[in-house]
Amino acid sequence: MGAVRTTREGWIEEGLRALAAGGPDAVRVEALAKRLGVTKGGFYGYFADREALLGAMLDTWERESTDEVIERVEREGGDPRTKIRRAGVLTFSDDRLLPIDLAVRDWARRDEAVAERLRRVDNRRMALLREMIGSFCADPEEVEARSLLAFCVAIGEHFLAADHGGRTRAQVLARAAALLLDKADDKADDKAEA
Amino acid sequence: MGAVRTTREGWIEEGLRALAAGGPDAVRVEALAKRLGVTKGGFYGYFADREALLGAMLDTWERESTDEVIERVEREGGDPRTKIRRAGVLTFSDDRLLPIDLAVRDWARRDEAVAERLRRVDNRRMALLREMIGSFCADPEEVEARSLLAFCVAIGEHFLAADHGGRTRAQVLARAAALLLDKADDKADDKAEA
DNA sequence: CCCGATCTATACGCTGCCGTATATACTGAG
DNA sequence: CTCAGTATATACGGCAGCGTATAGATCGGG
Repeated sequence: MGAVRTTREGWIEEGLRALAAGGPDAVRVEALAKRLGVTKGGFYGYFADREALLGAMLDTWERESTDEVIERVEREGGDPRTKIRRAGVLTFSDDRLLPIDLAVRDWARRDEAVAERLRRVDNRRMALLREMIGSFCADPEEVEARSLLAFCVAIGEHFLAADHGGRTRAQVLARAAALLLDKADDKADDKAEA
Repeated sequence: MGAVRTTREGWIEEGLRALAAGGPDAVRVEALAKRLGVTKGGFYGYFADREALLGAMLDTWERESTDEVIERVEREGGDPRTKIRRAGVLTFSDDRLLPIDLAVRDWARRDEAVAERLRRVDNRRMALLREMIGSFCADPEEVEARSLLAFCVAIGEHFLAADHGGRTRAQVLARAAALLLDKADDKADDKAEA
């Protein structure tokens, strides 16, 4: 077996960088080759065509953003709120995964196969959120609503360009997180405390 | 002045359709011409180049999604919550504007000039949200947090693929809207009522 | 030291798209 | 009807990208 100059993983990695930077249309075989310092000669030994690379990229992304993240969160433990925040940090503050994630979301709006993969990923993340929020909020309807809100703000934040007066985005986000992750103070709780 | 077979607005309109369906990379002069039933012959009489069309498309989008929406909301009146919901409906349930909006948001992540336009649009929308939510919530920090949450869910909802058990997305969204738009029940209110 | 396997460089044909140039219809005014 | 103006069709050169073919480089094993 000969030495490896540009591995299959190398192409996938560079492809994911291109995807993060410019969307699926920016994943061009010849452009990736140039960035890798080779020509496209070897590409078709690893992949049948460009489409196959896109599929392999999605495989990598799907694995990294579910199994690996969830495993780490469960392994390191902590109280529910800490776990939520850690899962959020691992997924949505990772310089590597975040831009890929955002690109995949836009891509999924136009490609049903991508949407199917995204659904698998998002369902696992929602399950995590439900579990965490359910540990301090009794009403299942409200758990679902808060989970959706938390997920939407984690994603939507990056698609919003608005300013916040004197405040920073981080400050407003902290307050929003408090609204969603503090102990529920709805009517049921009020009655229970009365 | 001769008759008009394919107007400048026609090109812009078809361009916006392509943008909504496939992002900025899908806005191709020759493809638009084919969909319009003409060749690209006349295009360069209206626009200097493809870039000029993209700019004109953004002009149209910016005007339609700020002035026109805000004008209608203010003109038709109603109580604050009604106004928020109507602004949301006009912007985010419009089959025409919504997909363009989402495409522009992704585009803005990669193009600073687009991001600048989006910032103008989003700031006007956030101002509307602040005003509405501020009418029933006293704490300015919480107003900002709720406004951001409301905006994020309106956008992020469309970038999420998760399911919700037996519930529909609409049901969960209704509950989330209730959380954000019902009278604030924070500690200050509790003390006031005690 | 040579062989075969593997990865790579180069060259090719093809397609899609941009922007320009030029010729041809169509239109309304005189 | 004729003419000028305008919108369009057609043709062109150029570039970028895909996928293939072929030849050359590089490495481990015999």
